[in-house]
Amino acid sequence: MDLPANPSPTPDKAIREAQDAFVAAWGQMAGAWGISRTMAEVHALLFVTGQALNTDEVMERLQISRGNASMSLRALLEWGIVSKAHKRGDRKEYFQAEQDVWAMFRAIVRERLKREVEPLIAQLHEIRDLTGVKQKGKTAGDLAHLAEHNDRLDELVDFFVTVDQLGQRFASPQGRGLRVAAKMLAKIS
Amino acid sequence: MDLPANPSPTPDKAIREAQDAFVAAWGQMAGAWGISRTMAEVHALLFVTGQALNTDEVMERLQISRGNASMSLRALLEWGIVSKAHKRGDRKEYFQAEQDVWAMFRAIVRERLKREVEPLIAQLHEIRDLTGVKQKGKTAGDLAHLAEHNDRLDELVDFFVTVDQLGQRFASPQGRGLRVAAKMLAKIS
DNA sequence: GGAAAGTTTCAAAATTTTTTGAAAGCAATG
DNA sequence: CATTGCTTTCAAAAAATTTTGAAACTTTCC
Repeated sequence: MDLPANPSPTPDKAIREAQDAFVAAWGQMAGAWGISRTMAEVHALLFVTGQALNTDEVMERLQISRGNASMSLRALLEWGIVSKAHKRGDRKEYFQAEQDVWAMFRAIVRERLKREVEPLIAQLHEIRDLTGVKQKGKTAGDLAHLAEHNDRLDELVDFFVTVDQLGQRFASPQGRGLRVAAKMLAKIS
Repeated sequence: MDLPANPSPTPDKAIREAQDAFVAAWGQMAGAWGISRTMAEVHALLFVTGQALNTDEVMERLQISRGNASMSLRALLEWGIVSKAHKRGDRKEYFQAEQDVWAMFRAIVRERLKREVEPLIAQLHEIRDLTGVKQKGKTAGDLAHLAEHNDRLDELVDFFVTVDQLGQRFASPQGRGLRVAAKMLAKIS
C-alpha cells in the first residue's frame, strides 16, 4: 500500500480536525436540546462528512458501542434528519444526514411541535377544563380568583396554539419553509 | 380558627387542583428544554398562582429542599422570568413570575440565543477557520473535498446567524416582539 | 433451510445530573 | 455589635439518564 505523496501541509488532516471539532461542538449542544450527547455526535459526524456511513464506521470514528450507535441512528431516523442508504454489493446499511440545513431544521421543528408543543396544548386544555364552565355560588373573592386563573391559562393556551400554527405552516416538509419566512422578516423590522 | 363556611363544591379546591396539574405538566417539559424539573416546577407555581411567594412557601408547596428552592429561584431570576418583590414588614424575599406570556417567551428566547446560539456561532467560526483561507498545492480530489466541507460549514453558520438576527429583533425587551411577528406571519401565506 | 452477516434489544454498569441539608455567609434589628 | 432571621453554598447522596455488550432476532445468500 503506497501512500499518495501529499505535497503540502495535508489538507485531509485539516478537514479531519475540523470534523472532530465540529462533532465535539455539536455534541455540547445536545444537553440544551434535550437529546443525548452521542446522538448529537452521530448526527454531527454524518452531517459534517456528508457521506453515507455504516454502523461500524460510526462506532469506530466516535468510539462508541454498537448498541449506542444503533439506538442513536434509529432515533435520528425517527427525527427524519438521517436516512438509510444502500451500497451495491454491500449488505450493510448506510446512513446519511440531510444536507440541506433549512430542511434539517424544518424537520426538527416539525418533530418538536409534535412531541412537545402539541401534547402540552392537550394537557393545558384538560387543565383549563378543571376550572371550566359554571361559575355560580361563589363568593366575590372566589370568583375573582377563578377568573384570573382562567385568564392566565387561556393566555398560555393561545400562545402555544399560535406557536403551533406558525410552526406547522413554516416547517411543513412541502413549504418553502423558514427560509422564506426568515428573508421576509429580515426585510420588515 | 373558624373555617369560612364554603357553600358550594369549593372552587378553591378546583383551582388548587388545576394549579398542581399545571405544575406537573410544566415540569414534564423541563427535560425537553434543558432545564431541571424542579426549576420548571418553581416557575410554574409562581406563574400559575400569579402571586409573590417566598422561599418557604415554595418549599412547602413543592416539597423540595431549601437549597433546591434557592438555586431554582436564583436561576429563574437569571433567566429574567422571575423577579424579586418585598412585602412591608416582612424580612423575607418574595418572588413573582412574569405574567405576560409573550414577555416571558421573549425573555426565554433572548436568553437561549445568548447561551446557546451565539457561543455556537463563535465555535463554528473557529472551526471554519481551520480549513479557511488558502487553497493551493492540493490535488483535485483534495480541493473538492475541502470546498464541500467549507460549503457545508458556511451554510450552517449562515443559518445560525440568521436565526440569531431574527431572534434578536423579535425578542428584544423593547420590541413589540414575537406577537407582532406572529400576527403578521399568520396573515401571509 | 441453514449458515453467515448484520441489526436490535435490554438488563446491568457507568456516568451525569439533580437534590439534599447542614454549615457558612449576610444583613437587619434591638 | 451581637443576636436573630433569612439566604446561599457546596460536598455528599440520590435519582435519572446514558452507555455498554452480549444474546436474541432478522435478513440475505447459497
